[in-house]
Amino acid sequence: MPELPEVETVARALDAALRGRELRGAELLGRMRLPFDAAEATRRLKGRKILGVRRRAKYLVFHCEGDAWLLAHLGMTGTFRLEKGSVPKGKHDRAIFRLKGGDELRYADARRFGFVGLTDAPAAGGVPAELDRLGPEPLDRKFNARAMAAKAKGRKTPIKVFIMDQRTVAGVGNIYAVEALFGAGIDPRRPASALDAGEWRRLAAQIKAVLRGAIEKGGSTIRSYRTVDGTEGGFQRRLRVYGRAGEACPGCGGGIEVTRQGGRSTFFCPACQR
DNA sequence: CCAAATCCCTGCGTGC
DNA sequence: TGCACGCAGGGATTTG
Repeated sequence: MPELPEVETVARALDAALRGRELRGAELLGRMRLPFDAAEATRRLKGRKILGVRRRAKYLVFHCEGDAWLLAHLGMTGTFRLEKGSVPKGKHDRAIFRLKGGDELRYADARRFGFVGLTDAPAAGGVPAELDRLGPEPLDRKFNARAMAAKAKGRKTPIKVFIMDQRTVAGVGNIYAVEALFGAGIDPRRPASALDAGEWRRLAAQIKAVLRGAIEKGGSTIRSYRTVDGTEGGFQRRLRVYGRAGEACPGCGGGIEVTRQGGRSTFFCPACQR
């Protein structure tokens, strides 16, 4: 379940491995969430070098010569691998980008919640215009307690659902929303508009801290997430409540509970989170 | 505008 | 060992 830290880890690895590499063509092996015109991609990318790979929210943005841009989302189970063309293709490989020299960038995704494809050249921000509706990057200065509190005015939505809304803050998914709320001592079921200034400050600080910590450990591998070289993340061992229903709360020793919000599992400690 | 529900998809864990 | 079932959930879309 790639969220911001996992996508950031992948983006850094892809940037290091692909920067300066020349593209030869693209190939579609299987359907994805969005249609992908491999022939058109080949026309746009052939002979062009990859200038850089960046992350915005949970999206990967590939900047290529000729003002060509690729956008990818890992969905739930998407992975990128860089392999020799001679390595047999995987069962779930959906798209391949051939590189000069014989290597291939391969996108695999068992559950098909993700996609890769051409996108429009960006506006001023350096990311495609279609990502404009996303909220601020949580590790940017533009993201802070005051801005979040202002957006929450009049919102009855539970605070956990609110911070998972990509318009509130970009890149926070289920795992890190749960962890940040635990760190901040806030009950995930409370209406967003009910938080006071101190709670907003704690929550903003926890979102930043949890994401930074997870990036440092290469993200969390719960099930399928892998970075580009196939290795697992390390932050799953540091998760304090996510996936730990019935276990002892690391704060008070009480039982961690699980409920459902917006169709997703929420783990929390009813004693520590008020 | 807001809020909640629904859909997409398939590997995996569980229970019998 | 096999099978049915439910769960995992990001984001687009639909419904109210």
